[in-house]
Amino acid sequence: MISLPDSFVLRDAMKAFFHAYQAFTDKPDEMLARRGLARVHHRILFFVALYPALSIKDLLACLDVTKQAINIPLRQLIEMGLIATDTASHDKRVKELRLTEEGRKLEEALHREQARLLMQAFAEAGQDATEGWLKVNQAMSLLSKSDIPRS
Amino acid sequence: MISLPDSFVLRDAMKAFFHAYQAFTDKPDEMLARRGLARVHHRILFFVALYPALSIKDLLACLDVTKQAINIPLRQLIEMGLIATDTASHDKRVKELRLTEEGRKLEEALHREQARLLMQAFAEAGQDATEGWLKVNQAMSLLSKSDIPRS
DNA sequence: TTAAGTTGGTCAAACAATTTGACTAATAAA
DNA sequence: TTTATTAGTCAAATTGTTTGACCAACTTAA
Repeated sequence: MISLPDSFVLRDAMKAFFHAYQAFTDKPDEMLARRGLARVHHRILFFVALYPALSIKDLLACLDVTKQAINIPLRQLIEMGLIATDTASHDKRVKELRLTEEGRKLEEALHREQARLLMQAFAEAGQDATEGWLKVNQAMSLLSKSDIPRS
Repeated sequence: MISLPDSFVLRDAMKAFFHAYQAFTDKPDEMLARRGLARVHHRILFFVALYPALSIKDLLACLDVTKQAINIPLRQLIEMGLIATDTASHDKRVKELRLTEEGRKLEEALHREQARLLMQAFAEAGQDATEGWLKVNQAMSLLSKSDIPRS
């Protein structure tokens, strides 16, 4: 049975989780807003960076949204030349999404900000805590429906 | 210097964080939707549960939103009899927000679902990992602007 | 080879959420 | 008594999301 530290009850843990996630998305949101983009655009860039040649269908599964919800944001990213699409050789119906050089640069800038924040928190919390954080998040993410990105 | 486990690069850690947070809000979102409510309502209920007698101003600081953004959701919660307001004795300008009995019940039901998910992930990850998770989230939340809930 | 299923895309209407800015009233503090 | 604070409202514009109905291209299975 897991017990929480006396000074840290569950509701406080939830509050910390909420604010940690808020801090995590804060800087990127601000950077995106300056370009007229939003968090959805970042999520698309993030998953395409993580999984080059990602299909539309798998992207929808990653984000757990409808195709209508990314229709416009994705089109904007393509029109802005941040994402390129080619037809998959194995199946002409599927589109493979990739970052362009420009897209890579933006995604990298956003990633750098988030990495900076994480590394700062990791440094404060220590090596063991960092590994524990990864472990719990991974366990929790496996309890969500929107896992399994590749088909 | 913090080093991540070989098999777990930073982008994978970010993905796990994203999906963990998604799993965390998933069940409550669904329960709220059945009542015609949304995540904002949950956030309000959560912070009022955590800090009884919370003022409107402090609630805005907790959530990092404008007063216009909670105007309608908060009014709905009050009209539905889930939140009660009284005038603060020390300053007649400020309103003290509290959960009603009905509000407590709903907040508790939402909290129970999230607690269940967390405890499940904690059990899988172990005691040390749980403490590490708490520690990193707390460190990260202190790096966000929207801290300091009480005035 | 046809029928059924899959992938990607679009359109439109309805609805919900958020932002900006202006403005009021009550109260407290300088 | 002027200024600042807290709470609240209104309105307009913008944005985001959902639902449902479609279509075209392509693949797979009967």
